[in-house]
Amino acid sequence: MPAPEMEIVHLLRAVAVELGLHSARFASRNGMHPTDVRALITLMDARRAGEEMTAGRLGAALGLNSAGTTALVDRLERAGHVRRVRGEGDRRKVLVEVDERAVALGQAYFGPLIDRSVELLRGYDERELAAVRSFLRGVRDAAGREGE
Amino acid sequence: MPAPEMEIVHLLRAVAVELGLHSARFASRNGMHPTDVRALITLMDARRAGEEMTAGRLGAALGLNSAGTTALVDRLERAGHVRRVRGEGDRRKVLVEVDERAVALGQAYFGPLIDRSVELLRGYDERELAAVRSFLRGVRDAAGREGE
DNA sequence: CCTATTATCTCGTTGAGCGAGATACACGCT
DNA sequence: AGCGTGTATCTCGCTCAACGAGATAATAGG
Repeated sequence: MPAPEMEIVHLLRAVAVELGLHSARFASRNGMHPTDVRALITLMDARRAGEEMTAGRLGAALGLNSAGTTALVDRLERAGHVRRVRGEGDRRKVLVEVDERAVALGQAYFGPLIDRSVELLRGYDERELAAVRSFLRGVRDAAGREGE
Repeated sequence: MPAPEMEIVHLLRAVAVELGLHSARFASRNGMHPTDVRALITLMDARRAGEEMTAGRLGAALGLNSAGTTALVDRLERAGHVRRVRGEGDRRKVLVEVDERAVALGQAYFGPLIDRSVELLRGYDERELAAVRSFLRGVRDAAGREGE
C-alpha cells in the first residue's frame, strides 16, 4: 500500500493542473495564448514589486528568445494590453507597461479564486497556516533546485 | 497593507509555476514538448488507476482535437514512449500504452521531488496534514468550478 | 571616435495544433 | 443479410507561436 502522504502529493499536482487550466480558460476567452497570460502575470508582479520590466527581461522570464519576445509584445500591444515605452536613461531598452484595463481584466477573472483561497486560509489557526506555508515553500524550493 | 494570507496565495502560485518549469525542463531534456509530458502523465495516471486509455480520451483530457491527438501519439510512438494497440472488443479504438522505459524515465526525474515532498510531510502532525490537505482540496475545487 | 557590447527588431523557417473531411468499424433496425 | 446512423481515428492543408541567424541602433570603454 502506498504512503498516505502520496495523497497530498497528488492533490498538489492536481492543484497545479487546475490552476494551469484556469489560466488557459482565461486566455482562450480573451483571445490570448497561455504565453500571453504568463507575460501579463509577470508584468503585474513586476509592477506590484515596483520594478520596471524591459522587453528583454520579460522574454528571459518566459524562456523566449528575442524574436519570440518581439512577437509577444507585438501581440499584446496590438490587443491593447501593454504599451511600449522607450527607456529614459538607456534608449536601447523598451519598457513594457501593462494597461490598466488589462490589470482590471485579470483581477476580475482571478479575483474570485484569490478571495476564495484567502477565505479558506482564514479558517486555520497560526500553527496550521505555518504548516501550509512551510510545505509550499519546501516544494517550491525543491522544484526550483532539482536539475539546477 | 495586504492581507497576510496573500503570502500563502502567492506561494501557491509560485509552486504551480515551479512545477510547470520542472516539467518543461524534463520535456526539453528529453526532446519533448510540454504537451507530450502532460500526455505521459495522463497515461501513467490512467495506468495506476487500472484504466485503459484510448487515443480519443487522451486527446480530450489534453484539450486537443482529433488531428492534434493523432500527431501527438505519432510523436510519442516515434520516440518509443508509447505503443498503439488496436482495441480488442471495439476495433475502431486505439489503446495507447506507455512503454516501461518511459515510466522509468519519468520516475527517475520526478521521483526525487516526490520523495522530498513526502519527507516534508512526515514532519507534520495529523492536524497540520489535515490543514494542508483541506486547503489544497479547497483551491483545486475552486479553480475547477470557476467559469464552469 | 572606433570598437566591443547590449537591446531590440526583421526575415525566413519549423512544427504543434486546428478545421474539414475521409475512412473504418459498430450497432441497431427492419 | 443489408442499410443507415453514430463513433473512433486518421489525412490533408493551413495558421501562427517560437526559433536561429543576422540586421540595426544605442551605450560604454579605451
